[in-house]
Amino acid sequence: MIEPRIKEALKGRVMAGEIVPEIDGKSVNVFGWVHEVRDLGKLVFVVVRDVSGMCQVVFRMDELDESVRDVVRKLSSESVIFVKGTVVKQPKSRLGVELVAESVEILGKSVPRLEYDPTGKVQASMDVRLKHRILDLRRPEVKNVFIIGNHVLKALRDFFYQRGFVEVRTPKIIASATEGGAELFEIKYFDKQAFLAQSPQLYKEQLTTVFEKVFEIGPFFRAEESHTRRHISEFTSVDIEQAFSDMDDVMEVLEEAVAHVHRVLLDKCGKQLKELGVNLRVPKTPFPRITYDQALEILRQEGENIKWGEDFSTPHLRKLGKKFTSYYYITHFPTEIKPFYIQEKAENPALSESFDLMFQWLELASGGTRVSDHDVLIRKLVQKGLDPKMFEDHVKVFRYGMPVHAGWGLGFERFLMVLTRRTNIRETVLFPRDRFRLTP
RNA sequence: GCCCAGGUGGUAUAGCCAGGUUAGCAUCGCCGGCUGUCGCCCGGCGGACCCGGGUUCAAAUCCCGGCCUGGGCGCCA
Repeated sequence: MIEPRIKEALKGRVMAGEIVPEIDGKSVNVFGWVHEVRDLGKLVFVVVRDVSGMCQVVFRMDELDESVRDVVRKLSSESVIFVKGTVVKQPKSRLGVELVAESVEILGKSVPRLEYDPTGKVQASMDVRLKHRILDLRRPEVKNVFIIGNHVLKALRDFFYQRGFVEVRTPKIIASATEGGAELFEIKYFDKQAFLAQSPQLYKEQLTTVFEKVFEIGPFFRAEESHTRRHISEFTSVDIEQAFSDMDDVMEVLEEAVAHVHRVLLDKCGKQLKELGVNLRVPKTPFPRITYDQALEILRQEGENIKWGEDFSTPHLRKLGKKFTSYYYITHFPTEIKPFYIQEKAENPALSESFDLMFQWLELASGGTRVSDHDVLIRKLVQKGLDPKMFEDHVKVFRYGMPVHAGWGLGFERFLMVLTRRTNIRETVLFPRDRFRLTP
């Protein structure tokens, strides 16, 4: 429990970010972490940081008791302190205001010489930052990414609820690794073998026959050997699936969701965006759409030698990203390079009713109209070299009345990278898991 | 999985190519000084060559292997 004395003081707590010139003369209690100490001898400046921001505390050593002076001399970076003092308008201070301290207590001592300096005076490598992630996260710039991410999640949920989607949670532990595509993590499930889910794809399709419109925001796992700035082993997928819909319907949902998030961020996260140096603009909808064939043509004019039917390589996408500098769709990929559950175009089965949402060269989302006919699904499984028997739990749902449906999956962290202009996906995950990183 | 680059005090780096220096600088920690700092400043002190093998009179430096890290590709979100 908290000491009654401290509990009482917490009632009068004023957040660091609320220490402004307008409350000049007010007596306040501030609780937070020592961000920085500048000791001038008889004058000691301490920058205190809490979740709201930072404020400067000044200790006039001559005017304080010896007992208080002792505590001030012992302050170490990142210790948790409780400062009692008076707010004073102070033009000499950069913030225009400071807290003249009357007393200070150390509530949680930090060790001297931290493994990593949260003030950022000395650059740290990504590896060091992630090894001491909690200290790294205390940096305002780093923290802001997650404050923004938090608002993105809420904005997406609000958007989906408003449009009548039901939020679902599908299993993350699955029995078979047969969906194809990504490598899965194998786990021990009592005496059985199991896998960590790579996506909610099959479950969300099934659930459209119950809720019609579903969405899920959850963690998924890929055991890929990827070693790039845009891959992690555990990521968050924003997935939707809706009945009585085709790709055009869900592309509209996606671009409106993206635009909505921009509007919410401009409204709620102006401070964070500014501190990150991000100048966000709401993208115009509908987003530009180019077909696979058109993208191919553009790349060929650039001198790329790509055969029809090939997927675009990363260098190809980088080239394309120079022409399309914001969000855009690439649609109607060859059926051959899309999963079994994607619907073929009726008039040309070599093409599929599929799309990717791109931001410049980065693939953010992928979706399409799904196969809804039982026999077509079986045929496509076989064509992909998969055994329909392994999919019986899924396939049988297609015998119970399956409407035409469509959906997409959006990589949340990649989206957050775009929104916060981070160039490494690890910047957008609190505790990232990649090929070589399992801790902290 | 393949390819490239890199591991020097707690952190970030110089030195390495052309082998021999008390291994330099900054930050950090400790001590001292400073009443207006805000990347405070000034003085002092402390702390490092990833591991193993080889070449050599001599290896942080050259060679081989390992481990670790960053990035690119493939694949994907």
